[in-house]
Amino acid sequence: MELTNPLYKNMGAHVVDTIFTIDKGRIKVLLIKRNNEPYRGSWALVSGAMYNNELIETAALRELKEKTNISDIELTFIGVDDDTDRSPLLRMFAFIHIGLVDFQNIKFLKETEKTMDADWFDINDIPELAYDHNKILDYAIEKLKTMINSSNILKRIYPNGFTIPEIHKVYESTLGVEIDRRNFRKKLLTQKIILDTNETITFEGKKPAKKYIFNDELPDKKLF
Amino acid sequence: MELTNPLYKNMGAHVVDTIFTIDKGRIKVLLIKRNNEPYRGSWALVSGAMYNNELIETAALRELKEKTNISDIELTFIGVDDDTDRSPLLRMFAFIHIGLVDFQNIKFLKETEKTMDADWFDINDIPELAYDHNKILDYAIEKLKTMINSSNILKRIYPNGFTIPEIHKVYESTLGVEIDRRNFRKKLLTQKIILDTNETITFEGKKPAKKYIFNDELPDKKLF
DNA sequence: CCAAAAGTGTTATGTTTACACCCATGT
DNA sequence: ACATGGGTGTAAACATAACACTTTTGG
Repeated sequence: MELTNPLYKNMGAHVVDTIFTIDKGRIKVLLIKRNNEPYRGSWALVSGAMYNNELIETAALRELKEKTNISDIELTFIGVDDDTDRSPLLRMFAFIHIGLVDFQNIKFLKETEKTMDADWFDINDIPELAYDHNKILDYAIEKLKTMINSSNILKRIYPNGFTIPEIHKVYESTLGVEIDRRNFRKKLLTQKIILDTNETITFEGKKPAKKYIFNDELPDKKLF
Repeated sequence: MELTNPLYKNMGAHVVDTIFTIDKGRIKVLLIKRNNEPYRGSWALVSGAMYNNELIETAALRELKEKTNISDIELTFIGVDDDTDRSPLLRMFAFIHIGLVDFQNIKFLKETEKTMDADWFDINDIPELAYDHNKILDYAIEKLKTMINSSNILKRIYPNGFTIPEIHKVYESTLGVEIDRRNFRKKLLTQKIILDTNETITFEGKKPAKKYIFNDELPDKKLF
């Protein structure tokens, strides 16, 4: 038995990784500068062509390692871009992923075989990107916002704890609404979503703020 | 420019449609019986190979039309099956979809060019299916349950209204927990998630039950 | 001692839970 | 008249929303 219809063949796939971090309450994404054609010299999301004998997740992790040398992080598949004209060479799907990391605890290479630079960009200040990556990034940002609000994805980013004003700012900026400081604190504490540590750290004010950690025992639920 | 690495090519994709309905509070899925090799004579989900020049959603709707003659329904993409050995001919992704329809308002063909039968099956009584469709169906059932609880996907299935005991049964069976009848009713009514009509209909009891409809004005939210 | 952000408490309102009795119908 | 499921009310516990003052630090 064989495939005779050429319409059934001639497809390929990219994996695209949107790697985010949060710095002082602001969301940033990791971009790399390409040193190969096409789009040589353009900023782009971490991405590349998938092999036909590997799993999507494997490819997403492999490309991340090749383009940034980051490994051992969790990636979440968030959707497919199936525009038929993404690539002039072949029908290419894009399998899109989200990663969220603590920028202080992660090292990445500024240059690799395929990249000539890499850096964090505030999501409100994104340059023109290669391919359809601006569109993909917009999609991923929306997904990230939903995930922050309805699952404890933030756990991935604060292995060493956080202050309440810090995540308060994250929630307000991702949800685009004001949340009363006092009620925010009360909700997270009375529902035991976060747990007190005995440390303090200075966030934005002069007065040091208490450090908290997420309660790993609790299931994900929508917060606001 | 051309693709030289053969690992980047030789991929294809199936679309797989899991079409559900709810009959007297029980969830059922639409299966077709294949009349072509491979798996001739086996029950299977509605599915088929995607063309390399169409969108995923287009392919999902086209296959549904070809295999059942159903059209004009809403399909929701819920995920990708990327096992490398799904097909012996080619690396084939499966783009999985969910549809939810009112079985009383939908007509489908028992036989088409590629099918020799079609019927609703209770999800607790599923035969062995072609390909990896049992696994895909299990995945889709879990997604459906989540969607029933956290979005108003049920709207798609009750264009003519429903009774509270009827959807109460759906929620209890999809969530796998008991929900107090009185509190269930109160919640849906006070939050105006459902609206009274002036009709009544007999569900399971002897006493006719009031008919309600979903409130289209309200945004989706997690109910329980 | 002042500015800037962190921390705390109370009251009113809405939501959820637990629970028991009556009602309309078919047999 | 009775069995079966449908419909209703109330009180306690809990969660949310609105709101103002005190505390700790750096400059």
